[in-house]
Amino acid sequence: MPELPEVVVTLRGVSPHIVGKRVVSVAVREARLRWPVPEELPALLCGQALLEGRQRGKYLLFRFAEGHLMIHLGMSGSLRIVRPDTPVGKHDHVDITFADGTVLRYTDPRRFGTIQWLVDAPEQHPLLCHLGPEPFAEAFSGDYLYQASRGRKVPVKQFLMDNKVVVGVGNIYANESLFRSGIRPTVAAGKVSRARFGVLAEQVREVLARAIEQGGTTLRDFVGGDGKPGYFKQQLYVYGRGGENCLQCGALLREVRQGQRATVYCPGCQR
DNA sequence: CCCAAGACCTGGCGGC
DNA sequence: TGCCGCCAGGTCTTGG
Repeated sequence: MPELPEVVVTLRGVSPHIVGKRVVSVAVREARLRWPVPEELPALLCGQALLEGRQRGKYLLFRFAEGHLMIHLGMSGSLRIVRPDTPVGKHDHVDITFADGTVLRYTDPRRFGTIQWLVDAPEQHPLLCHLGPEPFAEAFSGDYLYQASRGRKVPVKQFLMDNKVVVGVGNIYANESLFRSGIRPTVAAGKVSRARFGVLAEQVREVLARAIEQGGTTLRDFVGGDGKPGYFKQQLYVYGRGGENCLQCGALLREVRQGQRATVYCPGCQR
């Protein structure tokens, strides 16, 4: 899925086409996502104007007068703007049509994503209330990571991917930011020094920012809100490169599994 | 509380 | 060409 950069790119891509517009119809062709799409969604949305779009971690939040539409893209989801006459594909599960004919289309082959309607403040929702800081917020710093990690035995990579620690860092960007920081992914989070966490916090922001600039990372099916793929893949140092040579030192990149996810690192550059 | 593993899905790929 | 197992951007749930 989309990690933070892909979510941000999606939000930026779709927002200009839908903010300020009124919903006239909602088509739910497949409600079986991670949790069922509410049956009342069409009735809830129709007639309301979309007031604002924002993002919290990997969740997209669209504010309406009466509540928020919350969308998560799971592993394979995408959201984009299509013309009203665009043919419907097998995995195009939901369409939200606005008064001027603009269609916001949700596509998700694996159906790990979710679409929910929130009546109360999003921050209080069970899925959002325990989330850690946004990586670009001031609260996310080396000192914060250092404090949060004391006594923790989990490998630092899994620590970094924990949404209670910081949101938005998934498998691609965890691998990449650890490489850029020279930190071995397998070391216990509690053993990483304050100084190294300082570097890591900086590199997390750096790698996410660069990826956003490039329109995200497209591995197979990600497309931004305008239907275009992202180009950050060309700048990946380690993700998907196990067994190949390190672009920095030439050593063979090592691939291991951590928490059922592929981890790739350079045994020379990351210690 | 902390941590590891299982669960949820479809589709693409490599190997035989 | 066909079938089989493995892998994939996430994260909630369960069990120790």
